[in-house]
Amino acid sequence: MNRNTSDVCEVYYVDEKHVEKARKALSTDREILAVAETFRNLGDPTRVKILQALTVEELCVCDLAKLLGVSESATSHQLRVLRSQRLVRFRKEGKMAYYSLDDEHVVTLMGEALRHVREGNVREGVA
Amino acid sequence: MNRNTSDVCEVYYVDEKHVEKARKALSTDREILAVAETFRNLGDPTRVKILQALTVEELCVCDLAKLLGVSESATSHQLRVLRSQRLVRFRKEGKMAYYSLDDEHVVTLMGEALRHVREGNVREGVA
DNA sequence: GACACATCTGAACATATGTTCATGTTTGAT
DNA sequence: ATCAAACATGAACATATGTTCAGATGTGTC
Repeated sequence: MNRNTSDVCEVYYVDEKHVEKARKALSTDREILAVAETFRNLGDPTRVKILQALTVEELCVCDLAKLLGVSESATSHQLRVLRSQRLVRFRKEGKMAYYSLDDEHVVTLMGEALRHVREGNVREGVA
Repeated sequence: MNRNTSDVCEVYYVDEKHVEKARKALSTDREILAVAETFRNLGDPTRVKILQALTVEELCVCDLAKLLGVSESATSHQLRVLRSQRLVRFRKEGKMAYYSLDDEHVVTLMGEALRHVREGNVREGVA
Protein backbone atom coordinates (compact mmCIF):
# COMPACT_ATOMS: atom_id res chain seq x y z
CA MET A 1 0.00 0.00 0.00
CA ASN A 2 1.56 3.23 1.14
CA ARG A 3 3.13 2.54 4.51
CA ASN A 4 6.33 0.82 3.45
CA THR A 5 8.81 3.66 3.55
CA SER A 6 7.46 6.94 4.83
CA ASP A 7 3.93 6.57 6.00
CA VAL A 8 1.41 9.25 6.73
CA CYS A 9 3.03 11.84 8.95
CA GLU A 10 6.40 10.36 9.76
CA VAL A 11 6.99 6.69 10.31
CA TYR A 12 4.21 4.70 11.87
CA TYR A 13 5.32 3.45 15.28
CA VAL A 14 7.44 6.49 16.05
CA ASP A 15 4.42 8.60 15.40
CA GLU A 16 2.24 6.54 17.70
CA LYS A 17 4.90 6.72 20.36
CA HIS A 18 5.00 10.50 20.31
CA VAL A 19 1.25 10.80 20.44
CA GLU A 20 1.00 8.38 23.33
CA LYS A 21 3.75 10.10 25.25
CA ALA A 22 2.06 13.46 24.81
CA ARG A 23 -1.32 12.07 25.72
CA LYS A 24 0.00 11.13 29.14
CA ALA A 25 0.73 14.79 29.83
CA LEU A 26 -2.89 15.78 29.32
CA SER A 27 -5.15 16.42 32.25
CA THR A 28 -8.60 14.93 32.36
CA ASP A 29 -11.18 16.35 30.00
CA ARG A 30 -12.99 17.80 32.96
CA GLU A 31 -9.91 19.67 34.12
CA ILE A 32 -9.05 20.84 30.65
CA LEU A 33 -12.50 22.26 30.18
CA ALA A 34 -12.27 24.02 33.52
CA VAL A 35 -8.85 25.46 32.74
CA ALA A 36 -10.03 26.67 29.35
CA GLU A 37 -13.11 28.24 30.86
CA THR A 38 -11.02 30.00 33.47
CA PHE A 39 -8.73 31.43 30.82
CA ARG A 40 -11.68 32.42 28.69
CA ASN A 41 -13.11 34.34 31.62
CA LEU A 42 -9.81 36.15 31.96
CA GLY A 43 -9.74 36.88 28.26
CA ASP A 44 -11.70 40.09 28.12
CA PRO A 45 -10.34 43.62 28.51
CA THR A 46 -13.15 44.71 30.81
CA ARG A 47 -12.62 41.76 33.12
CA VAL A 48 -8.85 42.21 33.08
CA LYS A 49 -9.39 45.79 34.23
CA ILE A 50 -11.72 44.63 36.97
CA LEU A 51 -9.18 42.16 38.28
CA GLN A 52 -6.32 44.64 38.11
CA ALA A 53 -8.40 47.16 40.00
CA LEU A 54 -9.35 44.63 42.67
CA THR A 55 -5.68 43.89 43.20
CA VAL A 56 -5.51 47.14 45.14
CA GLU A 57 -8.68 47.04 47.18
CA GLU A 58 -12.21 45.81 47.19
CA LEU A 59 -14.67 47.90 45.22
CA CYS A 60 -18.41 48.10 44.82
CA VAL A 61 -20.15 47.57 41.49
CA CYS A 62 -20.85 51.25 41.18
CA ASP A 63 -17.21 52.21 41.58
CA LEU A 64 -16.12 49.56 39.12
CA ALA A 65 -18.63 50.78 36.58
CA LYS A 66 -17.25 54.31 36.86
CA LEU A 67 -13.71 53.05 36.58
CA LEU A 68 -14.47 50.95 33.53
CA GLY A 69 -16.64 53.51 31.87
CA VAL A 70 -19.41 51.02 31.22
CA SER A 71 -22.90 50.64 32.65
CA GLU A 72 -23.49 49.08 36.03
CA SER A 73 -25.51 46.39 34.35
CA ALA A 74 -22.63 45.40 32.12
CA THR A 75 -20.32 45.46 35.11
CA SER A 76 -22.64 43.24 37.07
CA HIS A 77 -22.79 40.76 34.21
CA GLN A 78 -19.02 40.62 34.03
CA LEU A 79 -18.72 40.16 37.77
CA ARG A 80 -21.13 37.31 37.50
CA VAL A 81 -18.82 35.65 34.99
CA LEU A 82 -15.84 36.13 37.25
CA ARG A 83 -17.74 34.75 40.21
CA SER A 84 -18.71 31.64 38.26
CA GLN A 85 -15.03 30.66 38.16
CA ARG A 86 -14.40 31.91 41.67
CA LEU A 87 -12.00 34.52 40.41
CA VAL A 88 -13.68 37.13 42.58
CA ARG A 89 -15.88 37.00 45.66
CA PHE A 90 -18.08 39.58 47.26
CA ARG A 91 -19.63 40.60 50.51
CA LYS A 92 -22.87 42.49 50.91
CA GLU A 93 -22.97 45.48 53.17
CA GLY A 94 -26.32 47.11 53.14
CA LYS A 95 -27.21 47.97 49.58
CA MET A 96 -23.64 47.71 48.43
CA ALA A 97 -21.77 44.67 47.15
CA TYR A 98 -18.04 44.83 47.66
CA TYR A 99 -15.99 42.68 45.34
CA SER A 100 -12.45 41.42 45.84
CA LEU A 101 -10.10 38.85 44.35
CA ASP A 102 -10.82 35.33 45.49
CA ASP A 103 -7.34 33.85 45.79
CA GLU A 104 -3.74 34.60 44.94
CA HIS A 105 -3.80 32.38 41.88
CA VAL A 106 -5.56 35.19 40.11
CA VAL A 107 -2.81 37.62 41.04
CA THR A 108 -0.16 35.21 39.81
CA LEU A 109 -1.97 34.63 36.53
CA MET A 110 -2.41 38.31 35.86
CA GLY A 111 1.20 39.05 36.71
CA GLU A 112 2.58 36.31 34.56
CA ALA A 113 0.45 37.28 31.58
CA LEU A 114 1.55 40.86 31.94
CA ARG A 115 5.17 39.77 32.04
CA HIS A 116 4.66 37.69 28.93
CA VAL A 117 3.17 40.66 27.14
CA ARG A 118 5.84 43.05 28.32
CA GLU A 119 8.60 40.84 27.03
CA GLY A 120 7.47 41.90 23.62
CA ASN A 121 6.32 38.38 23.11
CA VAL A 122 3.09 39.56 21.71
CA ARG A 123 2.15 40.40 18.20
CA GLU A 124 -0.47 43.12 18.10
CA GLY A 125 -3.58 41.71 16.61
CA VAL A 126 -5.35 44.87 17.55
CA ALA A 127 -6.92 47.18 15.07
CA MET B 1 -30.22 68.38 45.39
CA ASN B 2 -29.41 64.84 46.24
CA ARG B 3 -25.79 64.81 47.34
CA ASN B 4 -26.10 66.08 50.88
CA THR B 5 -26.09 62.87 52.87
CA SER B 6 -25.55 59.72 50.86
CA ASP B 7 -24.93 60.52 47.27
CA VAL B 8 -25.06 58.17 44.35
CA CYS B 9 -23.03 55.11 45.21
CA GLU B 10 -21.48 55.96 48.56
CA VAL B 11 -20.41 59.41 49.55
CA TYR B 12 -18.98 61.60 46.85
CA TYR B 13 -15.32 62.23 47.57
CA VAL B 14 -14.70 58.85 49.13
CA ASP B 15 -16.05 57.27 46.01
CA GLU B 16 -13.83 59.35 43.77
CA LYS B 17 -10.85 58.50 45.91
CA HIS B 18 -11.41 54.77 45.56
CA VAL B 19 -11.86 54.98 41.82
CA GLU B 20 -8.71 57.05 41.41
CA LYS B 21 -6.69 54.75 43.59
CA ALA B 22 -7.81 51.73 41.60
CA ARG B 23 -7.19 53.48 38.32
CA LYS B 24 -3.54 53.82 39.18
CA ALA B 25 -3.26 50.04 39.36
CA LEU B 26 -4.39 49.62 35.78
CA SER B 27 -1.93 48.96 33.02
CA THR B 28 -2.09 50.88 29.79
CA ASP B 29 -4.97 50.12 27.46
CA ARG B 30 -2.51 48.60 25.06
CA GLU B 31 -1.18 46.19 27.67
CA ILE B 32 -4.63 45.32 28.93
CA LEU B 33 -5.77 44.46 25.44
CA ALA B 34 -2.71 42.31 24.93
CA VAL B 35 -3.19 40.52 28.24
CA ALA B 36 -6.83 39.88 27.48
CA GLU B 37 -6.02 38.57 24.04
CA THR B 38 -3.39 36.27 25.47
CA PHE B 39 -5.86 34.85 27.96
CA ARG B 40 -8.49 34.52 25.29
CA ASN B 41 -6.09 32.50 23.21
CA LEU B 42 -5.54 30.22 26.17
CA GLY B 43 -9.26 29.93 26.74
CA ASP B 44 -10.10 27.06 24.45
CA PRO B 45 -10.01 23.35 25.32
CA THR B 46 -8.30 22.39 22.09
CA ARG B 47 -5.57 24.94 22.58
CA VAL B 48 -5.14 23.99 26.23
CA LYS B 49 -4.58 20.43 25.11
CA ILE B 50 -2.07 21.54 22.53
CA LEU B 51 -0.09 23.46 25.11
CA GLN B 52 -0.18 20.66 27.65
CA ALA B 53 1.04 18.23 25.02
CA LEU B 54 3.86 20.53 23.96
CA THR B 55 5.00 20.70 27.56
CA VAL B 56 6.48 17.25 27.04
CA GLU B 57 8.04 17.52 23.63
CA GLU B 58 7.73 19.23 20.31
CA LEU B 59 5.17 17.73 17.97
CA CYS B 60 4.21 18.08 14.34
CA VAL B 61 0.78 19.25 13.23
CA CYS B 62 -0.12 15.76 12.15
CA ASP B 63 0.65 14.26 15.56
CA LEU B 64 -1.25 17.02 17.32
CA ALA B 65 -4.26 16.45 15.11
CA LYS B 66 -4.28 12.77 16.01
CA LEU B 67 -3.87 13.55 19.67
CA LEU B 68 -6.69 16.09 19.65
CA GLY B 69 -8.98 14.06 17.48
CA VAL B 70 -9.67 16.96 15.17
CA SER B 71 -8.74 17.65 11.57
CA GLU B 72 -5.28 18.83 10.62
CA SER B 73 -6.82 21.97 9.22
CA ALA B 74 -8.47 22.82 12.51
CA THR B 75 -5.21 22.09 14.29
CA SER B 76 -3.32 24.37 11.98
CA HIS B 77 -5.81 27.15 12.56
CA GLN B 78 -5.43 26.81 16.31
CA LEU B 79 -1.66 26.78 16.07
CA ARG B 80 -1.87 29.95 14.06
CA VAL B 81 -3.77 31.55 16.92
CA LEU B 82 -1.20 30.41 19.44
CA ARG B 83 1.62 31.67 17.27
CA SER B 84 0.00 35.09 16.97
CA GLN B 85 0.57 35.59 20.69
CA ARG B 86 3.91 33.85 20.63
CA LEU B 87 2.67 31.11 22.88
CA VAL B 88 4.20 28.50 20.60
CA ARG B 89 6.92 28.58 17.98
CA PHE B 90 7.83 26.14 15.26
CA ARG B 91 10.66 24.97 13.12
CA LYS B 92 10.33 23.50 9.68
CA GLU B 93 12.12 20.31 8.89
CA GLY B 94 11.40 19.21 5.37
CA LYS B 95 7.68 18.86 4.99
CA MET B 96 7.06 18.78 8.68
CA ALA B 97 6.50 21.65 11.07
CA TYR B 98 7.51 20.93 14.64
CA TYR B 99 5.82 23.04 17.27
CA SER B 100 6.99 23.73 20.80
CA LEU B 101 6.20 26.13 23.63
CA ASP B 102 7.69 29.55 23.15
CA ASP B 103 8.67 30.51 26.68
CA GLU B 104 8.25 29.40 30.27
CA HIS B 105 5.54 31.94 30.96
CA VAL B 106 3.18 29.63 29.18
CA VAL B 107 4.15 26.75 31.44
CA THR B 108 3.63 28.91 34.51
CA LEU B 109 0.25 30.12 33.32
CA MET B 110 -0.98 26.63 32.56
CA GLY B 111 0.27 25.31 35.87
CA GLU B 112 -1.28 28.08 37.89
CA ALA B 113 -4.63 27.76 36.16
CA LEU B 114 -4.60 24.02 36.77
CA ARG B 115 -3.85 24.62 40.42
CA HIS B 116 -6.70 27.09 40.66
CA VAL B 117 -9.06 24.61 39.13
CA ARG B 118 -7.86 21.73 41.28
CA GLU B 119 -8.45 23.67 44.46
CA GLY B 120 -12.10 23.18 43.77
CA ASN B 121 -12.27 26.85 43.09
CA VAL B 122 -14.29 26.27 40.03
CA ARG B 123 -17.99 25.98 39.56
CA GLU B 124 -18.84 23.64 36.74
CA GLY B 125 -20.53 25.58 34.03
CA VAL B 126 -20.22 22.54 31.85
CA ALA B 127 -23.15 20.65 30.43
C1' DG C 1 8.18 17.02 -14.45
C1' DA C 2 4.49 14.42 -12.01
C1' DC C 3 2.87 12.97 -7.84
C1' DA C 4 1.84 12.40 -2.86
C1' DC C 5 2.29 14.32 1.58
C1' DA C 6 2.37 17.88 5.37
C1' DT C 7 0.83 22.13 6.18
C1' DC C 8 -1.41 26.49 5.45
C1' DT C 9 -5.13 29.55 4.14
C1' DG C 10 -9.75 31.72 2.88
C1' DA C 11 -14.67 31.43 2.84
C1' DA C 12 -18.79 30.00 5.07
C1' DC C 13 -21.47 28.32 8.53
C1' DA C 14 -23.39 27.48 13.30
C1' DT C 15 -22.65 28.87 17.80
C1' DA C 16 -20.86 31.70 21.65
C1' DT C 17 -19.99 36.22 23.60
C1' DG C 18 -20.70 41.03 25.49
C1' DT C 19 -23.39 44.89 25.58
C1' DT C 20 -27.82 47.40 25.96
C1' DC C 21 -32.44 47.81 27.57
C1' DA C 22 -36.07 46.77 30.55
C1' DT C 23 -37.45 44.73 34.59
C1' DG C 24 -36.77 42.42 39.27
C1' DT C 25 -34.91 42.36 44.18
C1' DT C 26 -33.32 43.99 48.20
C1' DT C 27 -32.01 47.54 51.30
C1' DG C 28 -32.22 52.11 53.68
C1' DA C 29 -34.44 56.46 54.43
C1' DT C 30 -38.50 59.28 55.15
C1' DA D 1 -45.74 51.92 53.46
C1' DT D 2 -43.51 54.50 49.90
C1' DC D 3 -39.74 55.73 47.34
C1' DA D 4 -35.12 55.71 45.50
C1' DA D 5 -30.64 53.67 45.34
C1' DA D 6 -27.43 49.57 44.38
C1' DC D 7 -27.39 45.30 42.22
C1' DA D 8 -29.01 41.42 39.75
C1' DT D 9 -31.18 39.26 35.92
C1' DG D 10 -33.45 37.96 31.34
C1' DA D 11 -34.16 38.85 26.53
C1' DA D 12 -32.33 40.53 22.34
C1' DC D 13 -29.12 42.19 19.33
C1' DA D 14 -24.61 42.74 16.79
C1' DT D 15 -20.28 40.77 16.67
C1' DA D 16 -16.65 37.30 17.47
C1' DT D 17 -15.21 32.54 17.50
C1' DG D 18 -14.09 27.65 15.97
C1' DT D 19 -14.91 24.20 12.87
C1' DT D 20 -15.47 22.29 8.19
C1' DC D 21 -14.64 22.35 3.38
C1' DA D 22 -12.16 23.41 -0.63
C1' DG D 23 -8.19 24.77 -2.45
C1' DA D 24 -3.30 26.62 -2.37
C1' DT D 25 1.62 26.29 -1.06
C1' DG D 26 5.87 24.03 -0.43
C1' DT D 27 8.69 19.79 -0.05
C1' DG D 28 10.54 15.21 -1.03
C1' DT D 29 10.32 11.11 -4.15
C1' DC D 30 9.89 8.64 -8.33
